[in-house]
Amino acid sequence: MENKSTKKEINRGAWTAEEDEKLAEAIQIHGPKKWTAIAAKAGLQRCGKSCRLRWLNYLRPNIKRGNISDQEEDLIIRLHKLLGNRWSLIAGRLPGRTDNEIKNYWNSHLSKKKEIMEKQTGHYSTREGSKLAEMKEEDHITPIDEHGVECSKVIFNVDEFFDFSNEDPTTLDWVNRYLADTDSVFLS
DNA sequence: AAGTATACCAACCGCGAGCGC
DNA sequence: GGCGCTCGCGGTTGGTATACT
Repeated sequence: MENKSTKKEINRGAWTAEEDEKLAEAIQIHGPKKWTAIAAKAGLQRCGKSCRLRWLNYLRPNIKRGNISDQEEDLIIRLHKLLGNRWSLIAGRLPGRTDNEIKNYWNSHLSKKKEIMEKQTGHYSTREGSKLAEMKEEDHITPIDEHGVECSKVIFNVDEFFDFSNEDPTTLDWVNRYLADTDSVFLS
């Protein structure tokens, strides 16, 4: 059913190279903010939301594509255990990776792997991570065990924990250090 | 070679938070 | 405080590629 009203027609589906070019140009001029305005200024028949997504997941500089390394995979698993489905936070810890990519990778690879591990060892549980994810970031997080009892062993502030401003993002020492301390809580 | 199943990934949708008026 | 707009996030869908029968 064709709508010939005054409502502006919006493109959907895959982006063309021409659209990518227009978007990149507009962002170069105006910066990656005010997505609705960018969409209009670029002359794209796309909504701001769609432009933002395209930029973040595909056009942004320094995007790494494909081949998640073993080290990255390990980090994703550990962070997911810790944070639940907070993909943007997890992505923030993996330079060049997007939340969408990690989410896709999790859904297609790791969730299955997790199931297998659970069956084999009964070890992996994301329930702790999910509980953490429900809390507000400003909270001081206290892990909760399977009986709903607070574990006093590890308490940290998520804002501090995820403040990367003074840190070399390529090092994974921090997570190894942290998780070495917390594995006993999260894996038990 | 053709048909079907499965995997992968880009993109869309709905919702909530933040902000300005 | 209420409203509308924009942005960001997570969940889901749909198209394409690849593997399998």
